[in-house]
Amino acid sequence: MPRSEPIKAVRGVRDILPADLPVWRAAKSGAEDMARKFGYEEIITPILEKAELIERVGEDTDAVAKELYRFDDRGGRNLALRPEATAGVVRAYFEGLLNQGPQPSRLYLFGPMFRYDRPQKGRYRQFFQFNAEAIGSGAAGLDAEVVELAHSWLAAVGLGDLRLELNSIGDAKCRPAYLERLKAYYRPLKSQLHGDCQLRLEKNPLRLLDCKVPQCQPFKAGAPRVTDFLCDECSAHWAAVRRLLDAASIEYQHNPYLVRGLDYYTRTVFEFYPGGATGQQDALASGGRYDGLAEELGWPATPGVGFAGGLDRVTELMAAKGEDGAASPPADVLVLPDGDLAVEAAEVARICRAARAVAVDYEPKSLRAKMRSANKLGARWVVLLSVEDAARRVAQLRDMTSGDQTELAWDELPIHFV
RNA sequence: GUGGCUAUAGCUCAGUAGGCAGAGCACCAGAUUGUGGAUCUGGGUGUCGCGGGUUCAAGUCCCGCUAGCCACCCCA
Repeated sequence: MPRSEPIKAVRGVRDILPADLPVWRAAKSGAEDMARKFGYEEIITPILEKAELIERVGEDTDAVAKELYRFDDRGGRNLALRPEATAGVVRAYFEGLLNQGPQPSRLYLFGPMFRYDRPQKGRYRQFFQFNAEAIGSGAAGLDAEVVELAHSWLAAVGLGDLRLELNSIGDAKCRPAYLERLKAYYRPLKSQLHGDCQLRLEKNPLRLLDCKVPQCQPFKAGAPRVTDFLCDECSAHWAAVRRLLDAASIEYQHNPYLVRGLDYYTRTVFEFYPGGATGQQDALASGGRYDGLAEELGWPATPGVGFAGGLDRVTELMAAKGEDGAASPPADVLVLPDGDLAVEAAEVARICRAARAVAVDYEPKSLRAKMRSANKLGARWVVLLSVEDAARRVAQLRDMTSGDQTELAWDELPIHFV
């Protein structure tokens, strides 16, 4: 036994083990297939970004203010592990000159994100997202498109029973006036709000709307609704998005209190939840429009819209519904050498790999034990190699399903794996 | 960041009222003079998560820490 504590994984992160991967592959290929059907191209951006890139877009959000993995590298650069992908994708869109091609640029991305949260069911410090972003157009058609893409993906992986919540939070033109009305409404109530909300009142009043503390609930109903104060353009956009979703037969609920966690959203915001939702850690996908983001990062003002889907939660639900992909044995053929025949066994395996996935059992165990593990691994064939066989360059091929066993020359083996 | 529950063999867990550390599974070997699945038999030295404390005696009681699970918060 070890003298000291064995080294374990970092808190809040986890391994996705071979047995888990069939369902992960299904979730991922479903996403990828759907993104391609919608004309999206894959992009991979770094996990590391300048801390400033992240902080610029969400100073007031938990994900950035409290949960950011931030550190200085050896050169003194202030870096962060990305807590979300959109800022990095927008940065790459400009740096990669995608802004000079046909617009919009339709991009999708898979990768890990990092947030220093307290771990819990469906919430990890390293978690995996599928993102789709349409950058370079303000058309309402794209808002509906990314919603439909997310919806189609979830339906394709067996999670079609969904609740979609939708809202519009206006833009730089109309939101300031609305926020003044909201503050005016809440100021007289300030003493009755809970601590965080008293701070939010002046700093980030929109977040008063999605507060879940019981003592703040009674005041929501009387609060002005952002959708009642949209400017003409935002109002037309909001109507257009809803009309497009209706035409696509995608059901949604208007949630006037949905404001989203990140600061950069404008106009459309949405979240997908599983149908029979009871728990809290259950948002499967969410997103919205971010017309002010590019400018906030110092690039030319450029509209965009997109969403992020949580693969950890999607795979968990898929597994719970029995949607796990079929597990296949790692090798179809297992070579079981007798005694000290490692060189010969490796050669036989090499020959067999022309036709099948082949592994060799090099363990110094009894033949019986090797047969047992071959059986447990689910190998379809076993190639038995004795000293006498090896000298004649033959082997015994055993079909593990039928139990039939025949002697064959090494070179004859591949054509028998059918 | 806050709260509740938990931590004993590779895994899942028992361990009564403080008094010799257990079971099932898995794994290995044998029955079968080296050929899988069934059955039977044999095989356990584990800092009882880490550190302190109480006690003649602590897996068991107390404190701290770490980690896991769950909830709050927040979100994916």
